[in-house]
Amino acid sequence: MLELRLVQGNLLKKVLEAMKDLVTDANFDCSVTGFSLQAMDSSHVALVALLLRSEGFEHYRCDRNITMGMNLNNVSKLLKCAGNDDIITIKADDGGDTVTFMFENPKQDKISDFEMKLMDLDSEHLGIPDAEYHATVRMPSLEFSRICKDLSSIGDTVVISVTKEGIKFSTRGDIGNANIVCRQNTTVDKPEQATVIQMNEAVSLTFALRYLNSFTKATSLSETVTISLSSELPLVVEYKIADMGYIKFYLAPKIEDDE
Amino acid sequence: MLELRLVQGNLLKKVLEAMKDLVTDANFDCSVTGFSLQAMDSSHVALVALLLRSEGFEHYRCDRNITMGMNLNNVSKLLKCAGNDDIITIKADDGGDTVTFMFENPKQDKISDFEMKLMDLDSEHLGIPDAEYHATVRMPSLEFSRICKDLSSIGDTVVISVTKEGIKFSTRGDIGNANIVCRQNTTVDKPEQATVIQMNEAVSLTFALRYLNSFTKATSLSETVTISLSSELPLVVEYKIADMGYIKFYLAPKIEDDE
DNA sequence: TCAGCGGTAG
DNA sequence: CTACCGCTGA
Repeated sequence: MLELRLVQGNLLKKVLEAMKDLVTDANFDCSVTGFSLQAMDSSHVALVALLLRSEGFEHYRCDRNITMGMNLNNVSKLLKCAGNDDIITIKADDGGDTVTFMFENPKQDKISDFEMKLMDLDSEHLGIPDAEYHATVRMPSLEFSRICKDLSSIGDTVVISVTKEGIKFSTRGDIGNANIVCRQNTTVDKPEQATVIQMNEAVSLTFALRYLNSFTKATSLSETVTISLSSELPLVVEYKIADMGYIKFYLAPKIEDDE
Repeated sequence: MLELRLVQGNLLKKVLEAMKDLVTDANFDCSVTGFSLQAMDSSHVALVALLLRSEGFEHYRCDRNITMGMNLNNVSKLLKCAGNDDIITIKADDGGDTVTFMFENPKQDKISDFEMKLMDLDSEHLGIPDAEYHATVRMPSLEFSRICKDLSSIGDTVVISVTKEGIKFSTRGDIGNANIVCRQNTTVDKPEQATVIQMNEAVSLTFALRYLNSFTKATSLSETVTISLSSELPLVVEYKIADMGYIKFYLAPKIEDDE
């Protein structure tokens, strides 16, 4: 028996909006720890990892570990039927092949429930090593999103370089080259507006902008984003989910074969 | 001679927006009582009935009953030329074959008039029996609209059931089943937000969501909608038009041929 | 990628 | 009430 009650239902709505373009089908895993998901995108280049810790739910009951395969597009459709300030409850029976999403509006006079068939999916649990990164940058998520969008109008790939000076995003395309540098900046009104560079070793890697733009769909989940880089390791783009966990996107660097 | 002056011209604009997707051509009937219309949709499944009582007009002159056939799409196009707070005057000569719409802006420095040829249409005046309904539900029109829209992302038809508990909307589709229950709720700040159930007998009927979604185009005419159901009778969805009358939509239930 | 609708701001 | 911007759906 599984029963998870999430007061801030719109978190779940946003999470699905953030994932559904990248991943079509995925297994959600429930344990006493929390509600989580790990999935690769269809081209097996990027990976999403979601964690919503049990403590973040108003009520969390998970009698035994359970894996629920769902089509994220369908889940997203269902969640579109939830109001932005609805309370969402997820229910499933052990051994059952369906999951039920229940939405209660704040006035408590409208209750919707949606039952969806589960899918049987191969789980591809990739042990993600908890690596030490050469560089980690925290910056306003909206700024990162804007940069990725802007650069993708010039080129397809971006070189992200971190030095003590700051983080530099460079691209080149038919119409020219572009470089955007964000310097460390901690003298701001609100800590969320800060750009903080933590660097052990300078690093410079190339990524496909297409995926980064997909990742930034999560922007509304958090005012800040954390970008971690190491040579030879996938980039990590992490959005914290208030009091509950995170959504992390991993993306393998491109091997630069020209020049 | 016909001359109707409507100060709140945007009512007429909204009325036409609400009808034009459902009905292509229709006869408008004028009598001393008021300005009315009854028409079936092109597939003869739904019916619209409009009434704007003469008292709602600033000036209402109708020397003799007159029937004016119009293409609602064309009328709607003309009305798009009226400003939202223009005063609209409708004029026609007895025995003439044209109608004139005149728009005056609030500052009274711009006057437009549009003359349109009338059409000769068979009138299909369906005596709508003033039935006693098994159940009548009044609820916020926006909520009804939202429910119909949400459910149509899951399925094509909706089962509407009324019990003492409330009104339930159910659908099923490829991705799963959905149920939305609205409980009676009169403890709200504004009476327009209340959901009021009046039931003599429990009732459960099936309708095509496509039509309901068409009806909800009238949502902006009124904050509340009244839904009346009886087994074997068409559903009625009524939007009151402030101080003037109503627009009512009738829809025959689907006969459930499976199970 | 483009168009239409809804929401927000002036 | 109008105009602009952003988001969603086709």
